[in-house]
Amino acid sequence: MNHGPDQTRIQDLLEKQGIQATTQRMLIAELLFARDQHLTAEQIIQTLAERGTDVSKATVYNTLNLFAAKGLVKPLQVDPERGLFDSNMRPHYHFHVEDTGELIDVPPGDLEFARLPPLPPGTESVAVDVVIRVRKQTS
Amino acid sequence: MNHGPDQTRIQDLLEKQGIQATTQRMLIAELLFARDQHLTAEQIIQTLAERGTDVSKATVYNTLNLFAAKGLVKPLQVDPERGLFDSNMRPHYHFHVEDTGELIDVPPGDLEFARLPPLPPGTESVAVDVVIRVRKQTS
DNA sequence: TTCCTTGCAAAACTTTTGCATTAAA
DNA sequence: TTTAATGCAAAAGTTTTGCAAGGAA
Repeated sequence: MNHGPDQTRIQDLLEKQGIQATTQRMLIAELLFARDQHLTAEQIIQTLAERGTDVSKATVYNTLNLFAAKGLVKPLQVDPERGLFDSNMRPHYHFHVEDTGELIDVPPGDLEFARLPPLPPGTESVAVDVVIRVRKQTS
Repeated sequence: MNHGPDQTRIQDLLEKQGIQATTQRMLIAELLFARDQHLTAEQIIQTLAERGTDVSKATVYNTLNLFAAKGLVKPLQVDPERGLFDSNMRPHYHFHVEDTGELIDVPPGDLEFARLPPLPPGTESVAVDVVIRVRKQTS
């Protein structure tokens, strides 16, 4: 097996989080981190199958949950039908096109808050999620 | 059956949207619109059962989807486990307490944008959803 | 060898659907 | 009496789990 620069970089990424870099985890990570994107578990299963590198459903879910717990991907609850995993961990926001289900990143700096509310007592902030829901313009 | 002021007001609300005010729809609407709140389908089914006014699962889901289509409630995708229906249709945002799953309204005026991004070409805005994810403070 | 990961099938959930029954206009 | 809503059970879809087999340290 030829270990190109991508494989090495991704292997380091996993091991830096204490994640054992198994074959299946590498395949999933290579797919996810090829670029900033939002993927469903099903899309990952299917894409890997098309490449002839099948990974089982259970392992894909296990791996995505592990990556999420280690801060490598961010689970998104945007589409009511299914969960998405975002490979872009930099703070950013989303457009959701209701007609198509498409999810688009808001360009960095294009959204800013003038004021954020005080947090409920005894809590600390984890993240601020913004989804701008849009639809295709009517005529 | 004693039709108090609540029943009459809610019946008007439904009929104003062209919704036939059946017994089951009235029960669900009375529960939802008693106050601003976020309820799961299961909570509605269970609460009505405890009151001795059972409504079937299918009817609860049908009714919630109908109310949502008519703009009486807003479906929320915040909790990964299940969908929520918000009886507060005024524009507002949410805190989500990750440890407990609790959803809290952000007081009106406590959150403002300094800048919103241009929308993707050919789309129009439907809504802007903000969820501030928080967790119970450590130590 | 010992521990961890994988894969399969089945389970667990939430939400939807088909269709016969019942209620509303 | 005609149309629309309800309820049940089953189906559909996503995600999780139990456990035996396989792979990594």
